Amino acid sequence: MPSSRKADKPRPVPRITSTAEFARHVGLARTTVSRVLNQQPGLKQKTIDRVQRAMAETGFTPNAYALHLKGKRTALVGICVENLLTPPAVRKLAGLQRLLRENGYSSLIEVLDPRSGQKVIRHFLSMRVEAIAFIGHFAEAELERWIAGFVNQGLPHVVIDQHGIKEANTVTLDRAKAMAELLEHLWALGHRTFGLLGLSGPLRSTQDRLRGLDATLAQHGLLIAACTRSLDHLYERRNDFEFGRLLARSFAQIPDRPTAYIALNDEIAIGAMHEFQHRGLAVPADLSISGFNNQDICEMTTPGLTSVDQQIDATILAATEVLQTQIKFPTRTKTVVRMIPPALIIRESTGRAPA
Amino acid sequence: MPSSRKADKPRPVPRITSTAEFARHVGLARTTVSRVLNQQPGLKQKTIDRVQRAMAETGFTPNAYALHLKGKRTALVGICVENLLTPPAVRKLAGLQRLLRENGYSSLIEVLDPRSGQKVIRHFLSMRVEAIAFIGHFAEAELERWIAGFVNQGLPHVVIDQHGIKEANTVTLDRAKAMAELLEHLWALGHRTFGLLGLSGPLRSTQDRLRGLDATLAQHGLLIAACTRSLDHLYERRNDFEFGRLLARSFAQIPDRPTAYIALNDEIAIGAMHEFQHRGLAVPADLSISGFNNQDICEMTTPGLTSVDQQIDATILAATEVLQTQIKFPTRTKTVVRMIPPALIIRESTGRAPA
DNA sequence: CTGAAAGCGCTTACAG
DNA sequence: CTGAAAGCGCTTACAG
Repeated sequence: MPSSRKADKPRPVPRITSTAEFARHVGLARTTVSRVLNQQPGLKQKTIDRVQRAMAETGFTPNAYALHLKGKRTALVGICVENLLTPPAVRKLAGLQRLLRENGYSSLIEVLDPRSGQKVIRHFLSMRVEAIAFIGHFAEAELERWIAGFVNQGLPHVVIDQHGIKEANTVTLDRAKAMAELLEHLWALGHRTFGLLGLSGPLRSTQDRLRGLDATLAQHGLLIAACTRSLDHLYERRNDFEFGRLLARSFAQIPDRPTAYIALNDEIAIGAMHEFQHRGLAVPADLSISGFNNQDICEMTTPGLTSVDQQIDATILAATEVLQTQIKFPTRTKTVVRMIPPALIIRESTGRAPA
Repeated sequence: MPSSRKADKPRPVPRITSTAEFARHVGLARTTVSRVLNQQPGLKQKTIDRVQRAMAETGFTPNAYALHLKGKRTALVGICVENLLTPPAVRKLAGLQRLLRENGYSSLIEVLDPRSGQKVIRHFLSMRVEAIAFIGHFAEAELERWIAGFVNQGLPHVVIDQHGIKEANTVTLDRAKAMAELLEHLWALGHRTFGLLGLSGPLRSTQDRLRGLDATLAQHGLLIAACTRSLDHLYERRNDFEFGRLLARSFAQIPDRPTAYIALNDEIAIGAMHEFQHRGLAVPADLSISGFNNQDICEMTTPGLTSVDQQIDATILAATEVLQTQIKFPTRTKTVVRMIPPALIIRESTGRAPA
């Protein structure tokens, strides 16, 4: 019943769900409709217009499930992200999705909490994603099991951020190098004792950073155990502003206080800086502080916070390349690990060590 | 060839892609496998175990496309998000996805840039999503066109945050009320002149807030044009810290400076606060400042920033309810608009007006 | 438990 | 351009 439609009299339009119905509606053969949809040659412009107008009118969209059953590729990539509360992870997610779309892929994004992991992976597999990416930190044993499965099945994958997963194609910030650069910077400013804020715990990324510190200090003939100090064990572990405050309060009270502080992230660094300042200590005149992640807030503090930039653009570009190489050369099985060099962003929170 | 597998000799396992192959591999009938997969009664435990072990071994997952072709519901919800750079939007996204998963839905998440909009919607439709949610602000005309299509087709939808879209089921913060509460708070502190920071522009959300200010001022017998002041026009429009700084610099220089400042968001408020302080003005002794969104950073400044909390949990809960009602009662066509009451979080950045 | 058959919504030759 | 047919990977009766 092709009658003119009125905008605000909501007449429930019968929903068209198949090319068969749609072809009947337009008055064409199913084959012809299919040819228009797939932009095949040998069709009159008039026919093409007729079909496209009808599609716009009815809102008909071909069923993706039937399409893919017929062998059309899904052009889907599954992205598992640990959580959406840490800004750097979200920026990686956003960038990766944009880059994938520019390459013709849609993304299936799932936040992976510990209970839902297996379910999400099964969903991705049943949707026949062409690749899977992980952003963040996941339970190591479980992740290794999944990766082994992907390798077995020849399913392209990439692990972003979590270094050290067996067989996994990995893109990760060179955290050891980041710490080396930061330490050289502080060293050149005359600092010889270092407070560590939140830099503890079992995460591989933290251990990588401590290893970087250790190696660099060793080059200067110092023992990490001797010249660094951590008070993390005194408080319930958190990664936020408040945790930084607590640590700074304790550091402010001990006699041989370190002159430079290296924090797990920007939040802890800023919390510590506020607390130190609140107690009358000047930054950087009395002590230096550095963060990690180079978030926007680093520019919003007084003084601005020296921090390590994760080079997120380079990271997701590398991740996309790693995926595409696997898609292009499905038989190449060598595991790829790409380290992204960090960038130390020096601001005013780090300065000469007090005399 | 069911031989024992060695962990690290990567023998390329032939990938099983259909129940037919899989049934052959296990040595059972296709029908039997299908029954195990669908947990139908009347199967020996031994058979069930055999199938499940083989699934774990081979990594076989039934093809979702064939499943849904057979009429199984997709249990998919499409989520369009404006961008992933504003923390409140990300928190809504994360919360909504979690809530949907708890209700048995998977999410298709897409960041909608202006060029890709139509493509994303088509993708959602072709994937036969059971509902579509929008988070953020989109081009009004385009969004209204999409919504009209959904209404026409009886596809459940919800628009989160963007108020005023015709026919759209909407969940949105009561921004007028937020401004009313904030103004009453400042009024009680003795403020009678107000600087607006970034509160301008065509966005409906901004206009809603200005309307709220207008109405409340009118109740006190004041004219909004007379007692508020905006300098937004002097600078290129941004929504960040730096923009706040610029505005504060100008406000600091004018003679009859307002005593209270109402910012578009927390970032602008904090930027302004820093600049005022940098110029020797004390907050809140010399002037009061308030933000919007109540982000974590509001606690990280000195003094802490008074801000409006968007009540994100309540928002996404309402959004989920709105979707579920539509799914449950597909014939009910009345448009639903739910306003979420905000919560004013008072901190130290607002205080008595100077005498 | 098995096996053969129909059908979901598509595409793709093939004969007209 | 049309129309009939095969087949993608499933589920679901149905007869054994």
